[in-house]
Amino acid sequence: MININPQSRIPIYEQMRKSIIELIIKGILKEHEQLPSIRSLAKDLSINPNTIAKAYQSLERDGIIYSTAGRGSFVSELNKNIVKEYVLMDFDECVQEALKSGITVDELIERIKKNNEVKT
Amino acid sequence: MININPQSRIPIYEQMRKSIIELIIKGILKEHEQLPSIRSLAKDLSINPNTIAKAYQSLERDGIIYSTAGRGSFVSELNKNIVKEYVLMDFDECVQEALKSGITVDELIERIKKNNEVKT
Amino acid sequence: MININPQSRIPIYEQMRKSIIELIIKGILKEHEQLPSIRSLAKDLSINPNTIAKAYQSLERDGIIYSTAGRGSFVSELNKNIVKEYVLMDFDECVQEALKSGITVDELIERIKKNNEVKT
Amino acid sequence: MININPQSRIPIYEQMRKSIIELIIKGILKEHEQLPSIRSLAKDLSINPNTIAKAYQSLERDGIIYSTAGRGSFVSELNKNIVKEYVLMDFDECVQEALKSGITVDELIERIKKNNEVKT
DNA sequence: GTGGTCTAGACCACG
DNA sequence: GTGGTCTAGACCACG
Repeated sequence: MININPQSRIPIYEQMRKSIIELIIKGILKEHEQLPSIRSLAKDLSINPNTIAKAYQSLERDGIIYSTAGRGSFVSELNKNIVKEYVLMDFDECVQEALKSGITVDELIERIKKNNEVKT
Repeated sequence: MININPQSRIPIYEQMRKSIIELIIKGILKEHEQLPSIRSLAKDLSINPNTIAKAYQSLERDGIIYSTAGRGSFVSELNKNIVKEYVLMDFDECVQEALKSGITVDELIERIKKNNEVKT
Repeated sequence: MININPQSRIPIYEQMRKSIIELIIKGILKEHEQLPSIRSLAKDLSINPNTIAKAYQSLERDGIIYSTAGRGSFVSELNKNIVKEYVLMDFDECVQEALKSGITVDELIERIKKNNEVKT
Repeated sequence: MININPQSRIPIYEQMRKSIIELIIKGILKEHEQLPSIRSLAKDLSINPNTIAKAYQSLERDGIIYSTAGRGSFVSELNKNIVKEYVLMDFDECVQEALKSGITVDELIERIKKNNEVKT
Protein backbone atom coordinates (compact mmCIF):
# COMPACT_ATOMS: atom_id res chain seq x y z
CA MET A 1 0.00 0.00 0.00
CA ILE A 2 2.70 2.46 0.95
CA ASN A 3 4.89 2.92 -2.09
CA ILE A 4 8.45 4.10 -1.67
CA ASN A 5 11.02 4.69 -4.35
CA PRO A 6 14.40 4.94 -2.68
CA GLN A 7 15.95 6.18 -5.94
CA SER A 8 13.74 9.25 -6.11
CA ARG A 9 15.18 12.66 -5.29
CA ILE A 10 12.09 13.17 -3.12
CA PRO A 11 13.07 12.28 0.46
CA ILE A 12 11.75 8.95 1.67
CA TYR A 13 9.92 10.52 4.60
CA GLU A 14 8.15 12.89 2.18
CA GLN A 15 7.10 10.02 -0.03
CA MET A 16 5.71 8.18 2.97
CA ARG A 17 3.82 11.24 4.10
CA LYS A 18 2.24 11.67 0.70
CA SER A 19 1.46 8.01 0.41
CA ILE A 20 -0.36 7.96 3.73
CA ILE A 21 -2.30 11.13 2.93
CA GLU A 22 -3.31 9.47 -0.32
CA LEU A 23 -4.62 6.42 1.53
CA ILE A 24 -6.63 8.64 3.87
CA ILE A 25 -8.17 10.73 1.08
CA LYS A 26 -9.14 7.59 -0.77
CA GLY A 27 -10.72 6.22 2.38
CA ILE A 28 -8.47 3.20 2.52
CA LEU A 29 -7.18 4.31 5.89
CA LYS A 30 -10.14 5.20 8.07
CA GLU A 31 -10.53 7.39 11.14
CA HIS A 32 -8.93 5.99 14.28
CA GLU A 33 -7.51 3.11 12.29
CA GLN A 34 -4.13 2.07 13.56
CA LEU A 35 -1.15 2.61 11.30
CA PRO A 36 1.51 -0.05 11.13
CA SER A 37 4.01 0.40 13.94
CA ILE A 38 7.22 2.22 13.13
CA ARG A 39 9.30 -0.86 13.66
CA SER A 40 7.15 -3.26 11.67
CA LEU A 41 6.91 -0.84 8.76
CA ALA A 42 10.64 -0.28 8.91
CA LYS A 43 11.18 -4.01 8.60
CA ASP A 44 8.63 -4.41 5.78
CA LEU A 45 10.03 -1.59 3.67
CA SER A 46 13.65 -2.09 4.78
CA ILE A 47 13.83 1.53 5.81
CA ASN A 48 15.39 2.87 8.97
CA PRO A 49 12.88 3.31 11.81
CA ASN A 50 14.02 6.89 12.30
CA THR A 51 12.94 7.73 8.78
CA ILE A 52 9.49 6.29 9.35
CA ALA A 53 9.26 8.14 12.64
CA LYS A 54 10.06 11.36 10.82
CA ALA A 55 7.19 10.80 8.41
CA TYR A 56 4.77 9.94 11.22
CA GLN A 57 5.83 12.95 13.27
CA SER A 58 5.32 15.24 10.30
CA LEU A 59 1.79 13.88 9.89
CA GLU A 60 1.16 14.25 13.60
CA ARG A 61 2.33 17.86 13.58
CA ASP A 62 -0.34 18.55 10.98
CA GLY A 63 -2.98 16.74 13.01
CA ILE A 64 -3.47 14.08 10.35
CA ILE A 65 -2.51 11.25 12.67
CA TYR A 66 -1.94 10.99 16.41
CA SER A 67 0.64 8.86 18.17
CA THR A 68 1.26 7.86 21.73
CA ALA A 69 4.15 5.84 23.06
CA GLY A 70 2.92 2.53 24.31
CA ARG A 71 -0.15 2.51 22.10
CA GLY A 72 0.80 3.30 18.52
CA SER A 73 -0.20 5.69 15.73
CA PHE A 74 -3.73 6.28 14.51
CA VAL A 75 -5.57 8.24 11.83
CA SER A 76 -7.13 11.41 13.24
CA GLU A 77 -10.81 12.23 13.14
CA LEU A 78 -10.39 14.70 10.32
CA ASN A 79 -12.62 16.05 7.62
CA LYS A 80 -11.21 14.64 4.40
CA ASN A 81 -11.38 18.12 2.90
CA ILE A 82 -8.80 19.29 5.37
CA VAL A 83 -6.48 16.49 4.40
CA LYS A 84 -7.01 17.26 0.73
CA GLU A 85 -6.06 20.81 1.48
CA TYR A 86 -2.51 19.71 2.22
CA VAL A 87 -2.18 18.21 -1.25
CA LEU A 88 -3.83 21.20 -2.85
CA MET A 89 -1.47 23.59 -1.11
CA ASP A 90 1.36 22.01 -3.08
CA PHE A 91 -0.71 22.22 -6.22
CA ASP A 92 -1.38 25.91 -5.64
CA GLU A 93 2.33 26.63 -5.59
CA CYS A 94 2.73 24.96 -8.97
CA VAL A 95 -0.16 26.93 -10.40
CA GLN A 96 1.22 30.24 -9.11
CA GLU A 97 4.59 29.34 -10.57
CA ALA A 98 3.04 28.66 -13.97
CA LEU A 99 0.83 31.75 -13.97
CA LYS A 100 3.82 33.89 -13.03
CA SER A 101 5.56 32.60 -16.15
CA GLY A 102 2.79 33.95 -18.33
CA ILE A 103 1.05 30.65 -18.94
CA THR A 104 -2.70 31.06 -19.24
CA VAL A 105 -5.45 29.41 -17.24
CA ASP A 106 -6.68 27.69 -20.38
CA GLU A 107 -3.30 26.20 -21.08
CA LEU A 108 -3.19 24.79 -17.55
CA ILE A 109 -6.67 23.30 -17.79
CA GLU A 110 -5.76 21.70 -21.11
CA ARG A 111 -2.71 20.27 -19.43
CA ILE A 112 -4.66 18.76 -16.56
CA LYS A 113 -6.91 16.96 -19.00
CA LYS A 114 -3.93 15.50 -20.83
CA ASN A 115 -2.44 14.35 -17.55
CA ASN A 116 -5.67 12.70 -16.57
CA GLU A 117 -5.62 10.55 -19.71
CA VAL A 118 -2.12 9.25 -19.23
CA LYS A 119 -2.25 8.94 -15.43
CA THR A 120 0.98 7.39 -14.19
CA MET B 1 13.98 41.98 -13.37
CA ILE B 2 15.50 38.85 -11.95
CA ASN B 3 13.88 38.34 -8.61
CA ILE B 4 15.68 36.33 -5.94
CA ASN B 5 14.38 35.62 -2.48
CA PRO B 6 17.30 34.55 -0.30
CA GLN B 7 14.90 33.45 2.45
CA SER B 8 13.21 30.90 0.25
CA ARG B 9 14.05 27.24 0.60
CA ILE B 10 14.15 26.99 -3.18
CA PRO B 11 17.83 27.03 -4.21
CA ILE B 12 18.97 30.36 -5.57
CA TYR B 13 20.19 28.90 -8.85
CA GLU B 14 16.74 27.34 -9.31
CA GLN B 15 15.04 30.68 -8.66
CA MET B 16 17.30 32.36 -11.20
CA ARG B 17 16.57 29.73 -13.80
CA LYS B 18 12.82 30.15 -13.34
CA SER B 19 13.09 33.92 -13.35
CA ILE B 20 14.95 33.94 -16.67
CA ILE B 21 12.56 31.47 -18.27
CA GLU B 22 9.72 33.71 -17.13
CA LEU B 23 11.32 36.74 -18.81
CA ILE B 24 11.70 34.77 -22.04
CA ILE B 25 8.14 33.48 -22.09
CA LYS B 26 6.83 36.97 -21.47
CA GLY B 27 8.97 38.26 -24.30
CA ILE B 28 10.93 40.61 -22.09
CA LEU B 29 14.13 38.81 -22.97
CA LYS B 30 14.21 38.39 -26.74
CA GLU B 31 16.06 36.00 -29.00
CA HIS B 32 19.80 36.62 -29.21
CA GLU B 33 19.53 39.27 -26.54
CA GLN B 34 22.54 39.25 -24.24
CA LEU B 35 22.12 38.25 -20.63
CA PRO B 36 23.97 40.19 -17.95
CA SER B 37 27.43 38.84 -17.35
CA ILE B 38 27.92 36.49 -14.43
CA ARG B 39 30.16 38.94 -12.63
CA SER B 40 27.91 41.97 -12.98
CA LEU B 41 24.84 39.99 -11.98
CA ALA B 42 26.71 38.56 -9.00
CA LYS B 43 27.54 42.07 -7.88
CA ASP B 44 24.02 43.42 -8.48
CA LEU B 45 22.26 40.65 -6.59
CA SER B 46 25.12 40.03 -4.14
CA ILE B 47 25.09 36.39 -4.98
CA ASN B 48 28.00 34.01 -5.35
CA PRO B 49 29.14 33.99 -9.00
CA ASN B 50 29.32 30.19 -8.91
CA THR B 51 25.60 30.17 -8.22
CA ILE B 52 24.87 32.34 -11.24
CA ALA B 53 27.12 30.20 -13.38
CA LYS B 54 25.18 27.16 -12.26
CA ALA B 55 21.89 28.72 -13.31
CA TYR B 56 23.28 29.74 -16.70
CA GLN B 57 24.76 26.27 -17.25
CA SER B 58 21.44 24.67 -16.49
CA LEU B 59 19.70 26.92 -19.02
CA GLU B 60 22.41 26.23 -21.59
CA ARG B 61 22.11 22.48 -21.09
CA ASP B 62 18.44 22.79 -22.04
CA GLY B 63 19.24 24.92 -25.07
CA ILE B 64 17.40 27.93 -23.68
CA ILE B 65 20.48 30.14 -23.77
CA TYR B 66 23.88 29.79 -25.42
CA SER B 67 27.24 31.04 -24.24
CA THR B 68 30.42 31.82 -26.06
CA ALA B 69 33.65 32.08 -24.17
CA GLY B 70 34.73 35.68 -24.03
CA ARG B 71 31.53 37.08 -25.48
CA GLY B 72 28.83 36.22 -22.97
CA SER B 73 25.47 34.45 -22.76
CA PHE B 74 22.52 34.99 -25.08
CA VAL B 75 18.90 33.90 -25.43
CA SER B 76 18.52 31.06 -27.93
CA GLU B 77 16.38 31.20 -31.03
CA LEU B 78 13.68 29.03 -29.53
CA ASN B 79 10.00 28.61 -30.09
CA LYS B 80 8.40 29.99 -26.94
CA ASN B 81 6.28 26.88 -26.72
CA ILE B 82 9.37 24.84 -26.12
CA VAL B 83 10.40 27.09 -23.26
CA LYS B 84 6.93 26.92 -21.82
CA GLU B 85 7.24 23.18 -21.93
CA TYR B 86 9.89 23.34 -19.21
CA VAL B 87 7.54 25.15 -16.87
CA LEU B 88 4.70 22.83 -17.72
CA MET B 89 6.81 19.76 -16.98
CA ASP B 90 6.91 20.89 -13.35
CA PHE B 91 3.21 21.57 -13.46
CA ASP B 92 2.55 18.06 -14.78
CA GLU B 93 4.27 16.54 -11.77
CA CYS B 94 2.02 18.49 -9.43
CA VAL B 95 -1.05 17.41 -11.34
CA GLN B 96 -0.02 13.75 -11.29
CA GLU B 97 0.63 14.04 -7.57
CA ALA B 98 -2.84 15.47 -6.98
CA LEU B 99 -4.63 12.97 -9.22
CA LYS B 100 -2.84 10.10 -7.50
CA SER B 101 -4.30 11.37 -4.21
CA GLY B 102 -7.80 10.96 -5.55
CA ILE B 103 -8.42 14.61 -6.25
CA THR B 104 -10.61 15.10 -9.31
CA VAL B 105 -9.94 17.07 -12.49
CA ASP B 106 -12.81 19.38 -11.63
CA GLU B 107 -11.38 20.15 -8.22
CA LEU B 108 -8.06 21.06 -9.84
CA ILE B 109 -9.66 23.30 -12.44
CA GLU B 110 -11.63 25.05 -9.72
CA ARG B 111 -8.39 25.55 -7.88
CA ILE B 112 -6.61 27.08 -10.86
CA LYS B 113 -9.38 29.61 -11.23
CA LYS B 114 -9.13 30.58 -7.58
CA ASN B 115 -5.38 30.98 -7.91
CA ASN B 116 -5.81 33.18 -10.94
CA GLU B 117 -7.96 35.58 -8.97
CA VAL B 118 -5.54 36.03 -6.12
CA LYS B 119 -2.33 35.91 -8.16
CA THR B 120 0.63 36.55 -5.89
CA MET C 1 -15.96 11.57 36.58
CA ILE C 2 -12.44 10.60 35.66
CA ASN C 3 -11.85 11.97 32.20
CA ILE C 4 -9.25 10.35 29.98
CA ASN C 5 -8.41 11.42 26.46
CA PRO C 6 -6.58 8.55 24.76
CA GLN C 7 -5.62 10.83 21.85
CA SER C 8 -3.73 13.22 24.07
CA ARG C 9 0.04 13.09 24.18
CA ILE C 10 -0.13 13.41 27.96
CA PRO C 11 0.41 9.93 29.41
CA ILE C 12 -2.78 8.27 30.56
CA TYR C 13 -1.49 7.71 34.11
CA GLU C 14 -0.70 11.44 34.28
CA GLN C 15 -4.19 12.35 33.13
CA MET C 16 -5.69 10.07 35.76
CA ARG C 17 -3.57 11.58 38.48
CA LYS C 18 -4.64 15.09 37.53
CA SER C 19 -8.25 14.07 37.22
CA ILE C 20 -8.30 12.60 40.72
CA ILE C 21 -6.54 15.59 42.23
CA GLU C 22 -9.13 17.78 40.56
CA LEU C 23 -11.95 15.80 42.13
CA ILE C 24 -10.36 16.15 45.55
CA ILE C 25 -9.77 19.91 45.27
CA LYS C 26 -13.34 20.40 44.17
CA GLY C 27 -14.54 18.34 47.12
CA ILE C 28 -16.20 15.73 44.96
CA LEU C 29 -13.95 13.08 46.40
CA LYS C 30 -13.97 13.46 50.16
CA GLU C 31 -11.54 12.38 52.86
CA HIS C 32 -11.46 8.63 53.47
CA GLU C 33 -13.76 8.09 50.54
CA GLN C 34 -12.92 4.94 48.65
CA LEU C 35 -11.61 5.17 45.13
CA PRO C 36 -12.85 2.70 42.53
CA SER C 37 -10.82 -0.47 42.48
CA ILE C 38 -8.11 -0.77 39.87
CA ARG C 39 -9.86 -3.64 38.14
CA SER C 40 -13.28 -1.99 37.91
CA LEU C 41 -11.81 1.27 36.72
CA ALA C 42 -9.71 -0.55 34.13
CA LYS C 43 -12.85 -2.19 32.81
CA ASP C 44 -14.90 1.05 32.84
CA LEU C 45 -12.30 3.12 31.03
CA SER C 46 -10.87 0.22 29.00
CA ILE C 47 -7.43 1.05 30.18
CA ASN C 48 -4.61 -1.26 31.12
CA PRO C 49 -4.80 -2.02 34.88
CA ASN C 50 -1.06 -1.41 35.14
CA THR C 51 -1.64 2.15 34.02
CA ILE C 52 -4.24 2.72 36.71
CA ALA C 53 -1.97 1.16 39.31
CA LYS C 54 0.75 3.56 38.24
CA ALA C 55 -1.52 6.55 38.75
CA TYR C 56 -2.64 5.33 42.19
CA GLN C 57 0.95 4.64 43.23
CA SER C 58 1.97 8.12 42.21
CA LEU C 59 -0.83 9.62 44.29
CA GLU C 60 0.04 7.37 47.22
CA ARG C 61 3.69 8.37 47.04
CA ASP C 62 2.58 11.97 47.50
CA GLY C 63 0.31 11.08 50.38
CA ILE C 64 -2.80 12.13 48.52
CA ILE C 65 -4.38 8.71 48.79
CA TYR C 66 -3.60 5.63 50.88
CA SER C 67 -4.06 1.99 50.03
CA THR C 68 -4.44 -1.07 52.16
CA ALA C 69 -3.87 -4.46 50.67
CA GLY C 70 -7.17 -6.25 50.32
CA ARG C 71 -9.29 -3.25 51.21
CA GLY C 72 -8.65 -0.73 48.48
CA SER C 73 -7.55 2.87 48.00
CA PHE C 74 -8.89 5.89 49.90
CA VAL C 75 -8.54 9.67 49.88
CA SER C 76 -6.14 10.85 52.58
CA GLU C 77 -7.05 13.22 55.37
CA LEU C 78 -5.27 16.12 53.74
CA ASN C 79 -5.63 19.83 53.88
CA LYS C 80 -6.89 20.79 50.44
CA ASN C 81 -4.23 23.47 50.27
CA ILE C 82 -1.59 20.80 50.25
CA VAL C 83 -3.25 19.05 47.34
CA LYS C 84 -3.56 22.32 45.50
CA GLU C 85 0.14 22.78 45.99
CA TYR C 86 0.79 19.89 43.62
CA VAL C 87 -1.13 21.60 40.85
CA LEU C 88 0.48 24.93 41.59
CA MET C 89 3.95 23.40 41.39
CA ASP C 90 3.29 22.70 37.71
CA PHE C 91 1.93 26.19 37.30
CA ASP C 92 5.06 27.66 38.85
CA GLU C 93 7.22 26.00 36.24
CA CYS C 94 5.17 27.58 33.49
CA VAL C 95 5.42 30.97 35.11
CA GLN C 96 9.18 30.70 35.52
CA GLU C 97 9.46 29.64 31.89
CA ALA C 98 7.48 32.67 30.75
CA LEU C 99 9.31 35.14 32.99
CA LYS C 100 12.63 33.80 31.77
CA SER C 101 11.52 34.64 28.25
CA GLY C 102 11.11 38.26 29.18
CA ILE C 103 7.33 38.20 29.44
CA THR C 104 6.09 40.54 32.12
CA VAL C 105 3.94 39.81 35.16
CA ASP C 106 1.23 42.04 33.74
CA GLU C 107 1.14 40.15 30.49
CA LEU C 108 0.70 36.90 32.40
CA ILE C 109 -2.10 38.26 34.56
CA GLU C 110 -3.85 39.55 31.47
CA ARG C 111 -3.50 36.12 29.98
CA ILE C 112 -5.01 34.38 32.97
CA LYS C 113 -8.06 36.59 32.77
CA LYS C 114 -8.52 35.77 29.12
CA ASN C 115 -8.23 32.07 29.85
CA ASN C 116 -10.81 32.34 32.57
CA GLU C 117 -13.33 33.76 30.12
CA VAL C 118 -12.97 31.04 27.54
CA LYS C 119 -12.50 28.13 29.94
CA THR C 120 -12.26 24.88 27.99
CA MET D 1 23.91 32.30 25.71
CA ILE D 2 22.13 29.08 24.89
CA ASN D 3 21.74 27.15 28.11
CA ILE D 4 21.32 23.40 28.01
CA ASN D 5 20.90 21.06 30.92
CA PRO D 6 21.49 17.52 29.66
CA GLN D 7 20.17 16.10 32.94
CA SER D 8 16.74 17.66 32.55
CA ARG D 9 13.78 15.48 31.58
CA ILE D 10 12.98 18.18 29.01
CA PRO D 11 14.46 17.04 25.68
CA ILE D 12 17.59 18.89 24.64
CA TYR D 13 16.08 20.06 21.37
CA GLU D 14 13.15 21.56 23.32
CA GLN D 15 15.49 23.37 25.66
CA MET D 16 17.37 24.79 22.71
CA ARG D 17 14.16 25.91 21.07
CA LYS D 18 13.05 27.70 24.20
CA SER D 19 16.45 29.23 24.74
CA ILE D 20 16.54 30.67 21.23
CA ILE D 21 13.00 32.01 21.49
CA GLU D 22 14.01 33.64 24.74
CA LEU D 23 16.97 35.36 23.05
CA ILE D 24 14.71 36.63 20.28
CA ILE D 25 12.05 37.98 22.64
CA LYS D 26 14.71 39.75 24.66
CA GLY D 27 16.11 41.27 21.49
CA ILE D 28 19.51 39.65 21.93
CA LEU D 29 19.07 37.85 18.63
CA LYS D 30 17.90 40.35 16.04
CA GLU D 31 16.05 39.98 12.75
CA HIS D 32 18.11 38.39 9.97
CA GLU D 33 20.94 37.79 12.39
CA GLN D 34 22.75 34.56 11.66
CA LEU D 35 22.52 31.80 14.20
CA PRO D 36 25.60 29.74 14.95
CA SER D 37 25.96 26.93 12.43
CA ILE D 38 24.69 23.53 13.44
CA ARG D 39 28.14 22.04 13.46
CA SER D 40 29.83 24.82 15.40
CA LEU D 41 27.09 24.86 18.01
CA ALA D 42 27.26 21.09 18.26
CA LYS D 43 30.95 21.34 19.01
CA ASP D 44 30.53 24.18 21.52
CA LEU D 45 27.79 22.46 23.50
CA SER D 46 29.09 18.92 22.88
CA ILE D 47 25.72 17.94 21.54
CA ASN D 48 25.07 15.82 18.48
CA PRO D 49 24.52 17.92 15.33
CA ASN D 50 21.30 16.02 14.63
CA THR D 51 19.86 17.28 17.89
CA ILE D 52 20.69 20.87 17.04
CA ALA D 53 19.23 20.39 13.57
CA LYS D 54 16.02 19.14 15.17
CA ALA D 55 15.74 22.30 17.25
CA TYR D 56 16.47 24.55 14.28
CA GLN D 57 13.97 22.71 12.08
CA SER D 58 11.30 23.04 14.73
CA LEU D 59 11.89 26.79 14.84
CA GLU D 60 11.87 26.98 11.06
CA ARG D 61 8.57 25.12 10.85
CA ASP D 62 7.09 27.83 13.04
CA GLY D 63 8.59 30.57 10.90
CA ILE D 64 10.78 31.83 13.72
CA ILE D 65 14.00 31.24 11.83
CA TYR D 66 14.81 30.36 8.24
CA SER D 67 17.58 28.11 7.03
CA THR D 68 19.10 27.36 3.68
CA ALA D 69 21.75 24.81 2.90
CA GLY D 70 24.90 26.54 1.86
CA ARG D 71 24.10 29.75 3.67
CA GLY D 72 23.08 29.03 7.23
CA SER D 73 20.23 29.78 9.64
CA PHE D 74 18.83 33.24 10.35
CA VAL D 75 16.26 34.91 12.59
CA SER D 76 13.05 35.63 10.68
CA GLU D 77 11.53 39.07 10.25
CA LEU D 78 8.86 38.43 12.85
CA ASN D 79 6.80 40.61 15.09
CA LYS D 80 8.05 39.86 18.59
CA ASN D 81 4.46 39.48 19.71
CA ILE D 82 4.10 36.48 17.48
CA VAL D 83 7.15 34.87 18.98
CA LYS D 84 5.84 35.60 22.47
CA GLU D 85 2.65 33.88 21.48
CA TYR D 86 4.52 30.56 21.31
CA VAL D 87 5.61 30.91 24.91
CA LEU D 88 2.18 32.08 26.00
CA MET D 89 0.52 29.11 24.33
CA ASP D 90 2.36 26.87 26.78
CA PHE D 91 1.39 29.17 29.60
CA ASP D 92 -2.26 29.01 28.58
CA GLU D 93 -2.25 25.25 28.92
CA CYS D 94 -0.94 25.54 32.47
CA VAL D 95 -3.59 28.08 33.34
CA GLN D 96 -6.39 25.94 31.91
CA GLU D 97 -5.04 22.98 33.85
CA ALA D 98 -5.08 24.97 37.08
CA LEU D 99 -8.52 26.49 36.52
CA LYS D 100 -9.92 23.05 35.74
CA SER D 101 -8.68 21.94 39.15
CA GLY D 102 -10.79 24.58 40.82
CA ILE D 103 -7.97 26.98 41.55
CA THR D 104 -9.11 30.58 41.35
CA VAL D 105 -7.81 33.40 39.20
CA ASP D 106 -6.75 35.28 42.33
CA GLU D 107 -4.74 32.34 43.59
CA LEU D 108 -2.93 32.19 40.23
CA ILE D 109 -2.16 35.89 40.19
CA GLU D 110 -0.83 35.67 43.73
CA ARG D 111 1.35 32.82 42.57
CA ILE D 112 2.78 34.73 39.66
CA LYS D 113 3.80 37.53 41.96
CA LYS D 114 5.58 35.11 44.29
CA ASN D 115 7.39 33.57 41.34
CA ASN D 116 8.51 36.96 40.15
CA GLU D 117 10.22 37.65 43.47
CA VAL D 118 12.22 34.44 43.54
CA LYS D 119 12.98 34.24 39.81
CA THR D 120 15.23 31.29 39.12
C1' DG E 1 31.82 26.14 4.36
C1' DT E 2 26.28 25.41 5.03
C1' DG E 3 21.89 22.60 6.16
C1' DG E 4 19.13 18.09 4.96
C1' DT E 5 18.63 13.11 4.74
C1' DC E 6 19.49 8.63 6.15
C1' DT E 7 21.37 4.59 8.56
C1' DA E 8 22.60 1.84 12.70
C1' DG E 9 22.01 1.28 17.08
C1' DA E 10 21.21 2.55 22.08
C1' DC E 11 18.22 3.90 25.78
C1' DC E 12 13.98 5.64 27.82
C1' DA E 13 9.06 6.09 29.32
C1' DC E 14 4.48 4.32 28.66
C1' DG E 15 0.93 0.46 28.51
C1' DG F 1 4.96 -4.37 22.69
C1' DT F 2 4.69 1.13 21.46
C1' DG F 3 6.72 5.85 20.08
C1' DG F 4 10.45 9.57 21.39
C1' DT F 5 15.20 11.07 22.03
C1' DC F 6 19.89 10.97 21.21
C1' DT F 7 24.49 9.73 19.42
C1' DA F 8 27.90 8.65 15.76
C1' DG F 9 28.86 8.91 11.40
C1' DA F 10 28.07 8.96 6.25
C1' DC F 11 26.63 11.24 2.09
C1' DC F 12 24.38 14.83 -0.58
C1' DA F 13 23.18 19.38 -2.71
C1' DC F 14 23.98 24.27 -2.40
C1' DG F 15 27.07 28.49 -2.29
